[in-house]
Formats: sequence, C-alpha cells, structure tokens
Amino acid sequence: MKSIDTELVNRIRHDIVVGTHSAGERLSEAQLSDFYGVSRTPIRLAVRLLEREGVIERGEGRGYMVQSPTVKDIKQAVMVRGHLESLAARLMANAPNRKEKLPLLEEAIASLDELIETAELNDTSINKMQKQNALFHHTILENCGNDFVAFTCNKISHLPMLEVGSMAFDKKTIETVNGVERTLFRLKLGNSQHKVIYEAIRTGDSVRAESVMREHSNTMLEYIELFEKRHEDLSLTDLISYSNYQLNSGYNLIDQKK
Amino acid sequence: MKSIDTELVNRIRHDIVVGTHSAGERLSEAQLSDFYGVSRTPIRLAVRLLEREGVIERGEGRGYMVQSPTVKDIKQAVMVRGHLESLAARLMANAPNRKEKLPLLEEAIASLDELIETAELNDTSINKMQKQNALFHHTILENCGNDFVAFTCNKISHLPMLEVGSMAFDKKTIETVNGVERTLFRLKLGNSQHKVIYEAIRTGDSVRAESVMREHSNTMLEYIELFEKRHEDLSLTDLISYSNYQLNSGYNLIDQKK
DNA sequence: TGGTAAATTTTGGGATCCCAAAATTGCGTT
DNA sequence: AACGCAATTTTGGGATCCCAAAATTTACCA
Repeated sequence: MKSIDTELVNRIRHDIVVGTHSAGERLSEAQLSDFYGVSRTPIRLAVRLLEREGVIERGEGRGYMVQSPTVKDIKQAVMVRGHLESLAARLMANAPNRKEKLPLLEEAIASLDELIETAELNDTSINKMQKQNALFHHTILENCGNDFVAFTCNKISHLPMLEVGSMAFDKKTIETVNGVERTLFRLKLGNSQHKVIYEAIRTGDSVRAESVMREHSNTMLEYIELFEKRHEDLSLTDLISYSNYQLNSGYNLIDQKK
Repeated sequence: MKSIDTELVNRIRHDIVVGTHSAGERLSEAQLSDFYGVSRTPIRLAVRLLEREGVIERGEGRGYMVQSPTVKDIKQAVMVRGHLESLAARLMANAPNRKEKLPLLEEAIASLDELIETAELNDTSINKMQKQNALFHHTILENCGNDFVAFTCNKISHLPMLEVGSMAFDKKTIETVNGVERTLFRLKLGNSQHKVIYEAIRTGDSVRAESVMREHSNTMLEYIELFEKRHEDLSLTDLISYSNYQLNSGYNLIDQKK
C-alpha cells in the first residue's frame, strides 16, 4: 500500500501545478528519476497515473509533455463537480435513510454560523470553516445513495479549488475592514444556502435540493470570474493563492537529489 | 504510446468483468504475470491503473483483490453519466458556436430514422444504429464547450452499458415479431427525444435541452430495471449479453484532455 | 549550400534481480 | 490439543540491465 509511486503522483502533480515543471515542457523518465531521486520504475508508474489525470501527455513518439491545468480547465472542472453535487443533493433528498445523517449537516451549519459570528478571519478560523464546509459537502456526497457520485468527485479533487468543499479566500481582501465585512456576508449567504439545502433534504424536496445546490456550487465559479475581472490575465498561480491548495501528505519524506 | 501495460489494463478489466477473475479473488503479480505471459513490471503498471478505476483493490497488506462491478454499480454509473450528459446538452444549447455542429446531429437523427424505417433488427443494423446513436451523444459531449465533461464521461466508459451512446438490446426479445415491434417503438421514442434535444439546442433552449436529455438518459436506467424485474437476481453477465460490451471498447480512442 | 542518408545518442519499455515486509508453515512447549 | 514463537516461503516494491524504436547529429553527395 505504501509505495513511492503513489507518493510520486502527488509530488509530481504538485510540482506541475505550482510551475516547477512548466507547461509544454518535455519530460523524460531519466530526468524525473534524477530529479526525484528514485529509479525509473516508480516514475513510470506515476507517469501512467498522471497521464490519466490529464496533467501529463504521452505523445505518439517518445517523451512526455507537461499539461498544466489552466484557469479555464479549473473552471470547467468546478462546473462539473458542482453539477455532480447537485445530483447528490437531489438523490439524498430522495434517500429513505437520510434522517440518520442529518445531524452531521446540522453540526456543520451550526459550526459555520458560530465561526462567522465571531467575525474573525485568520488562518485558524478559515481553516475551521473549510473543515466544516467540507463536512457539509462530503456528507451529502457520501450519503446520497449513489457511491459513484462521490467516487467520480474524488477523482477530480486533486487540483486547486477542486477539493470537495473547498472555499476561496482572497487574502488581500480580508486585510481591509470593508473586505472582511464583504467576505463575512458572502459566508453568511453561503451558509444560508446550506440551510435551505438541508431543509430540502430533510423534507424530501429533491427538486429544491438540486436547484439550490446548483446555485450554491455556482458561487465558486462566480468568485473565480470575479478574480478574473480584477486581475488582467489571471494565472493558475494566482488562483492557487486564493485556494487552500497544498500537498497534503509527506512531501518532505524523500529528499531530493541536489 | 503503444505499450503492453495499456493493453493489459483493457484485458484484465475485461477478464474481471466477464468473470475470468471472479469477485473477491486474490491476485498476485506473479500469478497475473504468468497468466498473461508478461513480466511483472507491466502487470504492476496495469494494476495501478485498475486500482484507480475501482475494479482492483489494493489492501493494506500484501495482495490485490478483484472488485467486480455489480449491477448496482453499473446503474449508479449510468445515472452519473446521464447527469453529465444533461449538463452537456444544456451547455451546448448555450454555446455560441453550436450551429457548426448541428449537421452532425441532423445526420445521426436522419440515419437512425432510416434504420428504424427498414424495421430490420439484425447484428449489422443494430451495429449501425449504435454507431449513429454514439455519434449523436459524442457530438453533444464534445461540443458543449466544457471539455471536462467529455473527459469525465470517458473515464467512466469502460464498463458494459457505459460506453457513451451505447444502447441495450435484448436478444431474446427481438426474436419474436411482437418483440421486434416493441423494440422498434422504443427506438422511435428514443429518436424522437433526440429530435427534441436537437431542436432545443438549435433554438438555444438550454432548460429544455437539459431536461429532455435527462429523461432520455433515464431510459437506459429504466431498461436495466426492466431486466431486473424479468430476471430474478440479474447478474453482470446477463447485463453484458444485453449490451455491446467487448474488449477494446472505446478507451484508447479519446481519453486525453485537449 | 542544401538535402538526405547513415551513424550515434537518447529514451521508453520490458525482463530480471535483489531486498524487505508480510504471510505461512512448522516446531516445540505447556 | 492449543497456543506461541521462530524459520521459511511468498510477495510486492524498487533498482538495474538490455533492447528496440525514436530522435538527433554527422557526414556525404548533388
């Protein structure tokens, strides 16, 4: 289970996303093997996986090519994930055993309310919010009765802004008093949507659950578009700074060759 | 690009689906390597890919385990694919450049009409119908303006009943005159839905495009449920006999994000 | 000088080897 | 006979080796 190649997938993807391997760059197994300090076998395993993810392209001839995701790619994927989440909301509203999991949703909503109430926006509070937001979304995805929805969503969630339940925060905005105000409002709005979704699921109103979840998912997209208007030519790197994207597991385990 | 492991993925998946490797069976690299007559390296590459697909599970300790998809899995995946297709239909109805691709949809609809008109249901005519049906669905998926939708759909399409645009035919039903009649009616109904979807896309009625596509996708699900009522305890093998599932179906053609 | 063919290097793919961890067997003790 | 510990076998992971195909460079001829 614990094998280097699995870890390599995360590391290489990360390095592609943050630009260590830039778009269009040609990679060779030897080069990667040298860079990451492992032999070519696990590299090849990782490359195969990354090829399926779409961040590396294996052409007809020799050589691999970096296919960095673009802002457009992210937006498209966010839309797909949102659409799948709206399916999940609808299905959960129809699920007979949904009552059991309602407390989890209540908990997430209440915690978010509480966190917003404190009116604090620092790293720790933001982190807590993201946890609760993720709890809300994961609960719906994993209890909608169709495991394949969550399975499909999970395949998408390696990229910035695409982790299930991830939220976007503009660090510059929350430095001003006015910005904090606006961000808090946005969060309140988001959580009120949570409440409507919860209520729709509880009462079995599948149509409403789906449509509000769709609306809710759309806010992420609109937020990205807001960034695009603010920045001329928004890059993936900019987007990363707004998300909580990071390499989550043991990046420092294996020392890189110098 | 042309490597054994890519081919192995298809072969092993196929052998799992048709039951050569039965569910819950424990596989070892050496065993697989022996069975397929290749060394362990490409086997390991294939296993990693299949693990991501969910048809092989890699436990904590040693050894892999076969996770044959169940009828329930197929139904869930069909639902997800259908939901994604309805998204594609909506998006295409909103796409400014959709006019260019309308002729492809017209062609598919007309060809299907023609084929149904002949009232023949043999292997060649069914094959032609499936081709045209696939053309219709692929056209929408690939021209909706969101490449990620098609990308996600393609990842799902290795299993029976899940190839984009695949249709189900009950070979026993079409042996009787009455059965042929009913099947032809079903096909007519399906193509009339195609026409409505086409019209909605043409006129830019995205809401209608989405809802009719959802209804259209649902027919596959209902058909599977019909099979379930007919057979007590419908198995995956039964389902395969109703589909046009075969080795090499699709995967190699379009998998890459553009 | 430009283009093509030949030679050389690079590179990916598969097989084999070695190792460590895990699983199994077997032996001995109680 | 049952349990536990140790020896042995099995098995997955990674490194290395070899080969063939592809890419690049060199050389030669028109």
